[in-house]
Amino acid sequence: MGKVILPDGEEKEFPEGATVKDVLALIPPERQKRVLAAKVNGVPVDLNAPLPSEAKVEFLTFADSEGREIYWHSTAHILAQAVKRLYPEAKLAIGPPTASGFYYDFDVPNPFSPEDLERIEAEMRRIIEADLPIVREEMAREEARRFFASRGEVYKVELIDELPPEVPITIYRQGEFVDLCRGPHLPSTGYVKAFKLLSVAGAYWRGDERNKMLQRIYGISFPETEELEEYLRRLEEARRRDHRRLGQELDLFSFQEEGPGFPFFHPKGMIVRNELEALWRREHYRRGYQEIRTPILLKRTLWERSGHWDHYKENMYFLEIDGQPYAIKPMNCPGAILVYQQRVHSYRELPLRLAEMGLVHRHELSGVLHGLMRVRSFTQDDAHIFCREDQVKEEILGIIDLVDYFYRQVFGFPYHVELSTRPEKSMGDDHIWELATSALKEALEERGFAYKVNEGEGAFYGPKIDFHLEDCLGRTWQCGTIQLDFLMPEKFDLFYIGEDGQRHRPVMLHRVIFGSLERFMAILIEHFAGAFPLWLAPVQVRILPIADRHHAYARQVYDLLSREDLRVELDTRNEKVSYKVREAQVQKIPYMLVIGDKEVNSGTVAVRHRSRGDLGAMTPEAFLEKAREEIKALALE
RNA sequence: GCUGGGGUAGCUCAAUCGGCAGAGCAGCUGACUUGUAAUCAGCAGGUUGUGGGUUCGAGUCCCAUCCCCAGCUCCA
Repeated sequence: MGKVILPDGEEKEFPEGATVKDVLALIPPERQKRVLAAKVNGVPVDLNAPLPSEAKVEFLTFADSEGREIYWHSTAHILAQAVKRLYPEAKLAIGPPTASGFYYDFDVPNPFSPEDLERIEAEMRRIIEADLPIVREEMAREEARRFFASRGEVYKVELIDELPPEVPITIYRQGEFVDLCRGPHLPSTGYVKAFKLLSVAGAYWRGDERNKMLQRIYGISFPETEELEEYLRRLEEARRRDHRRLGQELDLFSFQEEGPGFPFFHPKGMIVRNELEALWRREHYRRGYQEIRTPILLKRTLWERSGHWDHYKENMYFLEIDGQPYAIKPMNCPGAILVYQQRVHSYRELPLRLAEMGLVHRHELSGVLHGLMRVRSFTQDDAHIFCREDQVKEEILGIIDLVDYFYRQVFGFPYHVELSTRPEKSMGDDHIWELATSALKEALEERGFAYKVNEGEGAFYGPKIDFHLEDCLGRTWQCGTIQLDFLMPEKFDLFYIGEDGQRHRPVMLHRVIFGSLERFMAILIEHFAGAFPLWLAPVQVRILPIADRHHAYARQVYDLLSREDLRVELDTRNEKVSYKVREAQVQKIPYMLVIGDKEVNSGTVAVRHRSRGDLGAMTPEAFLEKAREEIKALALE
């Protein structure tokens, strides 16, 4: 006999040998169908798992992230089974679920082609149709070792050897297929309803480039066909919004063979960029920042002193000038430090907030470059705050506030926070790192943020808080960071004069809000699908006269609006209105002003908005007022 | 950097087995004077990424190299 607490809190007795399935039988049949696995006393298990003498049972469905992982994990096993059937010589590596789907890595003599994927999908369909039960077994370590060794599964043997001795070895069987796996899994292969293999790519065994390159197949699966279709629609939507494509179509920026990873900004891209910068400056001045600009090229000795030479040189560009070694800056901090050192500072001046739109260059591996998201030269909206130790927390809170202003208030992005701690390759002693890390934690906790900790992912000079924002497709992007640094002030022997007339060491905060202007623009382009809000739009208004006789009046309207600093274009081409409207729509221009006989006679303009459609006629002055308000409010639509 | 795929007109793409490099859009010229997502006609546009090689003949086959795409590793 054993006691079971059901999901609704009710308690029930079960006989010896009962399994989770027996508990499942108690809930309504239509809900039973959706249950994929369960959690017993908080641990995910198969539905076939036996119940312990005292068990709190919860059921997992596809709606739970743990349920989804199990679903995808089992689909990965089906993929592996299909591959083994079609390519018996394939060796299995690992096949886990991911945040959105699953993959399985195989060691095969020849890479998979798209046609291979279709064959594999067909075989997977057969496996699902057969509805093979998925069965868990424990195996003695030596037996498991021999078992996988006899099948030539060298990667599985390697995995077994590395499992800690106290962990029981479990395998999962479905039909002829056996995989080393901790589980849990779906009860049978028939649970998988809709799936698709998405892509194939190389991946190193254990992610280490010294190891053999394996073939990784990515896929996705869902309990309902409609969900799969919806997912594929979202992928299509993401392609449609790709900033690289929109950047070309809207003539915002380009990349040239002559400078891989170095973006060229076109006139329209510069307008977006300059508007962003203008808002950024306004808000920084309001919050007590001062702006500086430091050189791109500085002597190597500076970078040796700052520690970049030791910790960052693989990412830096070097050159020689007049026989002296120089480096192109990969970060702005040493420049800001030189500005700080230019004179003696009093405690009364602190906190000193020095902001810099700093153009940095970093040598990134050629394979990681990706439009404006990942480039080799970019502009950080940087700032370095020099303050006393007792001011640190308030400064951190101020930065968090500023981030919130831009992300949530201006753009309406949801965001979350992560804390990164000391990496292996770093400077300074543990005590300092401990101090800095706990200061960041305290500020986050005071602000009431839930945060995730990334062990060992901080900068080499200090721990950091990262801000990740989420776009309208649910993808997240790391943008802002706050880094707390006790080390650079030490290295450069920075000081201020305290109330006591003595020298004291300031603390330094490094922070960015947008992160890189380039990446932030890419995110905005994709988020708005190129249809920027009025205040950011490269062209805000296009005037569309219908026939030649309307040009003179159209010109007057154009002069009025452009005199008042609206970004306006006049389309006097000899084309039909529908043609001009279409082109303005394609260019995602917020407002179109159509001018024909009616408007000329009544002294009005017919206003069309790119998404709200025909807004009717109004005087040019009324339109101007309306546009101004929309711009001033930083309206999003 | 590594693995795989790709590079043809400004853009999107075609070119059969190695046999005359082609279309739509954009551009230019002309006609039409137009009412809310593409008017018609004509013209022009190319060292097929670059450099070698094989061949009577290369966009097509081979080698090298550059760039792009997907992924791995790394990061703002």
